[in-house]
Amino acid sequence: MNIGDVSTRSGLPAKTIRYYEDIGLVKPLRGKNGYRTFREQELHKLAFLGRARALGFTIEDCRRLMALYDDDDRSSSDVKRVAEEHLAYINAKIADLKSMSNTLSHLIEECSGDNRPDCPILEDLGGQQASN
Amino acid sequence: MNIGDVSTRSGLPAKTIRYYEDIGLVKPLRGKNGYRTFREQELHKLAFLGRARALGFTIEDCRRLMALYDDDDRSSSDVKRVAEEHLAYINAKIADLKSMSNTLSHLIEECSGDNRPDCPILEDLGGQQASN
DNA sequence: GCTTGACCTTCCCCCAACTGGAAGCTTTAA
DNA sequence: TTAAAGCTTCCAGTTGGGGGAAGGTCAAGC
Repeated sequence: MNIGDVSTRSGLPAKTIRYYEDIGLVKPLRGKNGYRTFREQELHKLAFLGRARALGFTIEDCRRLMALYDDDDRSSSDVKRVAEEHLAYINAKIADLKSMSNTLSHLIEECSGDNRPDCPILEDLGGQQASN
Repeated sequence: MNIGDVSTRSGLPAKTIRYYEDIGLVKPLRGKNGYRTFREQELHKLAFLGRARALGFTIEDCRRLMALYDDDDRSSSDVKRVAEEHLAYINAKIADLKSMSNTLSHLIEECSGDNRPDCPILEDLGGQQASN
């Protein structure tokens, strides 16, 4: 398989696949024309990577997870720990974003959105006390 | 005011303040020793930037918001639009993260987390059908 | 006056995880 | 034969700064 086929079948852009090779996540063979040659094995790894990335795992997490995947003597607790740490990170991020969303929603609600200059959004950003 | 004072008073790292000058968000004067000299005006702008960034606005959004802030003839509708677009972006991101969080939570729940290798998390990432 | 330490300057590289594009092969289809 | 499509490497850019080096400046203490 050339990179184009693997790209189609894995759903990952060719650029990304080359990048993953660069950083040592996959190691395709090379044909005598210099083209990368992928086996099912690499396709499978790339699909794994695609799914892990879609769950938001960092590249370094992916590296760890793949190492565990390849290790028949792994403990599921090691996998679980990686996942739990990532979940905590995601949940923290959700909390941050929700806080922003709440603040923004309130400000937007109060803004008349007409052609006058008065705007509680800018007042808030400008640090002025609300004039009530 | 030198950059250190402004940093303390605005809560922004000196590095960040220099960066904001680099990209044209603030334009402090210069003393004859080459030091940046900030007036209350710049401090105020930096505080504005800090608050806008804390709400997740991109630098380019901040640039637009500051321009509107400085424009006495603005329409609050312009401000509102920027804020609404940003809110939509944030809410989309929250939805993405929640989806990840849900998937991860389920997988983690099913993982025994012991010293055996069997792990539904890896099975899922590996793309295998769950053996139910 | 001198030294020391804090503060300031510019400059350049680094981060994540790619993406875009240029220049130049190879392969394939017409 | 030739044109298009596909592949290669390499370099630069993205966001929003952070780290740190090399060097100038300032204020305090002696």
